[in-house]
Amino acid sequence: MRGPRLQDVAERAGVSMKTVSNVVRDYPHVSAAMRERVQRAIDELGYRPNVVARRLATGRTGFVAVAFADVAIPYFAELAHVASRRAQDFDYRVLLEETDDTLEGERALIASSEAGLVDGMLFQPSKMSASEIAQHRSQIPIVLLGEIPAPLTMDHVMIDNVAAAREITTHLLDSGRRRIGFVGHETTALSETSRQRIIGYQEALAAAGFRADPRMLVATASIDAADTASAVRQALDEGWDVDAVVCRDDLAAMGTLRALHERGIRVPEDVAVTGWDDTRLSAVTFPSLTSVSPDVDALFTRAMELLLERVAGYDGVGRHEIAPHRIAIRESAPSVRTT
Amino acid sequence: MRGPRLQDVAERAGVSMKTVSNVVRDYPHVSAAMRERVQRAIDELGYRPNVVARRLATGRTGFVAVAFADVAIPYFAELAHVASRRAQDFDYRVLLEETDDTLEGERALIASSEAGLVDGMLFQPSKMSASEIAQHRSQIPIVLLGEIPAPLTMDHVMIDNVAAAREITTHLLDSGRRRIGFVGHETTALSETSRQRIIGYQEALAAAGFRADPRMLVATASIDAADTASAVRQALDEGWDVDAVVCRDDLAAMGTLRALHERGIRVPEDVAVTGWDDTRLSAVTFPSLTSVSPDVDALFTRAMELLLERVAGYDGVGRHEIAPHRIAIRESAPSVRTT
DNA sequence: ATGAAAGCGCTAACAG
DNA sequence: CTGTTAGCGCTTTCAT
Repeated sequence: MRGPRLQDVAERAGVSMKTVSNVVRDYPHVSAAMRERVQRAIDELGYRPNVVARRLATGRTGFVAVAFADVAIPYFAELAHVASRRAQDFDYRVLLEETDDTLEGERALIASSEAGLVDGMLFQPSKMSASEIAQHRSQIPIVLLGEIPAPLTMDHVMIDNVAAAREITTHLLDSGRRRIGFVGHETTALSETSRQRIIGYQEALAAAGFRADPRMLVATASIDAADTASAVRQALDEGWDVDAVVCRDDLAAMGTLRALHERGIRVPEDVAVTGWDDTRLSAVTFPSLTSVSPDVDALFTRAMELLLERVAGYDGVGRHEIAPHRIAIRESAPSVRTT
Repeated sequence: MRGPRLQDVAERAGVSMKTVSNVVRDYPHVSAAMRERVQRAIDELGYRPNVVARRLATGRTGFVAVAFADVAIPYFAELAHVASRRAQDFDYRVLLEETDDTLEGERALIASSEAGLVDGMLFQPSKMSASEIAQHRSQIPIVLLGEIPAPLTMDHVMIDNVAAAREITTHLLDSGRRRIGFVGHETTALSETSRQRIIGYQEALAAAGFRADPRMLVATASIDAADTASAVRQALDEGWDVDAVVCRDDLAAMGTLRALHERGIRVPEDVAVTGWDDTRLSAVTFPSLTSVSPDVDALFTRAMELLLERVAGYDGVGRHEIAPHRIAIRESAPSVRTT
């Protein structure tokens, strides 16, 4: 059952364990002949280094945790995908952790009673407050992701949500839209994500000389396409009158598209719609979605760099960095208005 | 930097390591007083058991790998989500592995040069042949998932694709559809998944006294909504005339919906459309998708049971099991045809 | 450049 | 019910 060990290889090759270990880890100072001989023994035995033993000896796990609410949410699925791929560039592997989007889930994650499983963690919280996160001095370094008001003491990477919201709203204004609504924030307890996006939306309107009207905002019971569809349906019934909608995320945009379709409102002719996250979905809806496109690759890579600096011992003040984003323009909100 | 060890706790509590270990692992035969005393020492020191050391000592990793093409594909994202949650019931954690849907990716996975990382693997291959998989005697037990023609020697869990395809096609026939097409299989090298679904589709037609016409099938360049949309667009231009479409999966169904919308063909009035996988998406498309709904929970749970039996030493012939499915009926293909 | 031996932190016989 | 001790398989000084 159990595979061959380093010892077995050493005996077979007639050398010490140390030498075999050197070969396995590509230690430079090994003679070619020696290397060849050891390699043959390795192949013959089908030897595979035991990672667990290596970890115990080195104290380095080679794993980072990537934690967020739910991997079945498209944005997180794509983040997970990017993380799995990119982590390899750092010789790391990813351990996914879901918090189920609950406070308890997030607390359990931070408090998790097992040590030594990962060297560090990338964590996108949605419920815990900055101060609670900061206070919990975890065993391992953590880099925060997303639109939280991150504690000053911790590293944090996000895209500039206010700027992005301003840009996408300006895009709508530039294409001639005037009655621009916002859809998808929480009915109660506005999340920081929604807050920042609404601020940018309002700033763009103000810059163009318009005043944001609270009645142009449609909140949703949950961050979910179906709930968004019913909220928009109801708003329309109550006379909500818009010629463009900035949605909090792609899922909200899908729900909005649906509600508009049902009422026979044409997109983009009658109403333009924008999403957020530029998930793969946004290319296949009908019409396809103009969406804020975060550079997830850059975001993850930078977060990983910060994290590994902490793993390596950096213990200074928190770094707060901005990852790039762009506006992906598609059919639901083209640059030039068509009628 | 390094946290307290079992030894430290033992000294502080004035007992042996064994006793502390017993308390930590909830070993039943420990006096309440002892337990209390040890627990206090644990709390005071903030002791966390080192999982890596435990693994090395026990030889059990507590991890299973769940491997498939790409977690950003909705079905796999949902499988990953279910796996993360359900694995806890077995005291296991999940390590996600992506193969990028390539033969090399799948081979690398099976051959992965590190041992001891996981106790077993759940693997949904899409490129490797059954015989190649069977020949590669891996270090760890593997249970196969999905529509592959699994080798007799290996465990395998899937839903009955032929039956499901038959049912959903029959559903369309029952609602009065007569010219039923199939969309989304590969243009070359038909996958086993497509093959089984097409067989069921044809069986249902035959049972109703219709002959399947190869011209009713529309292949797509890749398993992707955008490619499906263009394939369907082209088919329509070439006179493809259907009143219902069975799609290979939800993504193909989204692409089909899109192409039909563009041509002004109403769904479901003119053409009914069905998906496959019942991903969260299917509830939010417009119209929402009637779709084959695999019981992913049951599928995963059964696969996990089989895997753990192998981990525990079972070494018999392969078990081939069927997980339940149902047809989730939504707007795109209602039970009664409306005009 | 290679060998010998001492851990890494925990578990599990085996005693007591 | 609790203590002692020998591993688990690898890395890593420290010699040589």
